[in-house]
Amino acid sequence: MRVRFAPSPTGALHIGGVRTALYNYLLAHKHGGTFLLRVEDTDQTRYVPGAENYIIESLRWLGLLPDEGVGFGGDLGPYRQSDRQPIYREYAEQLVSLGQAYYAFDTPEQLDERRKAIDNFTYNYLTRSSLHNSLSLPSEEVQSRLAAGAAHVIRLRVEPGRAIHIHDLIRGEVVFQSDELDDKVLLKADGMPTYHLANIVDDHLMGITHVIRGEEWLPSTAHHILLYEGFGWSDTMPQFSHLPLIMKPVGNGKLSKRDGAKFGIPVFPLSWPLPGETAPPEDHFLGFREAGFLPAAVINFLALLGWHPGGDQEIFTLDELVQAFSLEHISKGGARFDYEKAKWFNQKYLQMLDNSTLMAYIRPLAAQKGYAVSDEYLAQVAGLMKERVTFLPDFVEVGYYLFEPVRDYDMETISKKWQPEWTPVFEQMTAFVEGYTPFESAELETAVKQFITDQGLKPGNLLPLLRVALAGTMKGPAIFDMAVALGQTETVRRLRAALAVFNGNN
RNA sequence: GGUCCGUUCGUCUAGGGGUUAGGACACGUCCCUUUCACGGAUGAAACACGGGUUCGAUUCCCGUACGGACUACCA
Repeated sequence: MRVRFAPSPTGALHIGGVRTALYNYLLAHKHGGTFLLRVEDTDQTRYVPGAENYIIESLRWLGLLPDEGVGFGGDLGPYRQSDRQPIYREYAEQLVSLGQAYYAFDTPEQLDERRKAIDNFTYNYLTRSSLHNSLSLPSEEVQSRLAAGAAHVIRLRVEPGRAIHIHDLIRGEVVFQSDELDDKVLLKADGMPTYHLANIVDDHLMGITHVIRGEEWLPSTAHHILLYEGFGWSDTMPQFSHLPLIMKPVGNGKLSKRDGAKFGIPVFPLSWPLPGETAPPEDHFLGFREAGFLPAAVINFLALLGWHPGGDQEIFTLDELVQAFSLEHISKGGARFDYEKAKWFNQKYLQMLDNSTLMAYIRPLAAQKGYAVSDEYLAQVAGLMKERVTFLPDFVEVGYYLFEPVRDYDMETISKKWQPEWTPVFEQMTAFVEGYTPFESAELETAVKQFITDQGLKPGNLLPLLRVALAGTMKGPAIFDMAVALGQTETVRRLRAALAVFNGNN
């Protein structure tokens, strides 16, 4: 089994493309096959520098490493279509000599005029005799035009009266009538192939056995089958599987790159452009990575968006996905992009990681904030915060008070809970904390509660204040866990600083 | 418009001729917790519609509606 992911480097790799790559990867690994990356950069007008690198970086981040392809070696390269240009011309000419294709001299402008003049104009068996091509023109004229270097394309010759059957592994049998098909351009005037030609030639030459691609390709698959037939490659034609599309979170239509900005959510694996590269301001997009997602969470989320193994299991490692994967369980209908679910997966994965692994993820984020703390401390913070964060940056943003003094005190809680006459007790408690050993969470908690009770107050009177003193907010880890993490000195310092705030004289 | 594809809770989906139509996200309530979360329990919530076929259809067939893709010398 050999499968390929064949993106076009026209910008950031869309999350739908990532899912296509994932399904190809899963299928290949499930069957011990080969997963290859081919870059389809045959449209010079849409080529975007940096896009190819972005695709490779995205696959690396997600851990979906190709076995062959651009940037990954392999014996059947080159794997970048612009590097294969001469091959396509050769095959296109071969099709012409076989009578399966023909030269056409009509300019884009002439065709536009036709389209304007005739509703639903199609370049096909009905109209080609009235156009300029090697089927309608005398052969001497065709020869002289070609000899003179006249601009031309090569078109597939689709003859009427045939039913073309596609055996799609996801959708079953789909039938197209050849009468409905147009004579697709195979080789463009600039000498580059269109998707249709390049795709079929390369899939054949690279020994592709299974084509897994988006549903948008289903309508042109009939042409592709005609091409395999035309070349005489029917017996090695790959099996087709057309994936359902990923739809907008709300509203109609498929998910688009602009939806990211519109809904304030990432729809790309990595932010675009990559660091060190530039793009126009309107082409800056947030990535899952930069939003603080773990790659494993993104993979898990994407895998289940349009596929389901059948049971109640929701959390899958990549290996488990490989084991469970099968094309038959792919849904047929489009799946709405559910960002809430994506967040849930991330939160789940964050919780599952052990503190030291998490620490490694948080380290650069802490460094960015200028927090110079030990690995041990960072791991401790990870443990304290991991059950109350959704994104990686939350550790240092939501939990900033574990790295620096409290910036904002929850004044509402203070005014509701604080009684100025408790000042002496609070001071005594602070002194008690300052002198208490060992400074360990459970013991400290018991002791402080007892101390408060001994002073004639209820623990519930002061505990919320204690929390606000340490974190500024009513949300967060257990009070005494925080105190221990912060350390005795810092805890005491915060208690004193907070008391001033409580009494309004800070 | 034409061609093709699709349609189970708000969302992702399981299921499949006879089920109390299952799970997850989100949402409500309760428990745990002198915080927030996590966790646990629980609730509300779906087979688009109309015809067939059948003893019986959400499941099979046809149609309608709705949604989607394609309809470029883009992929």
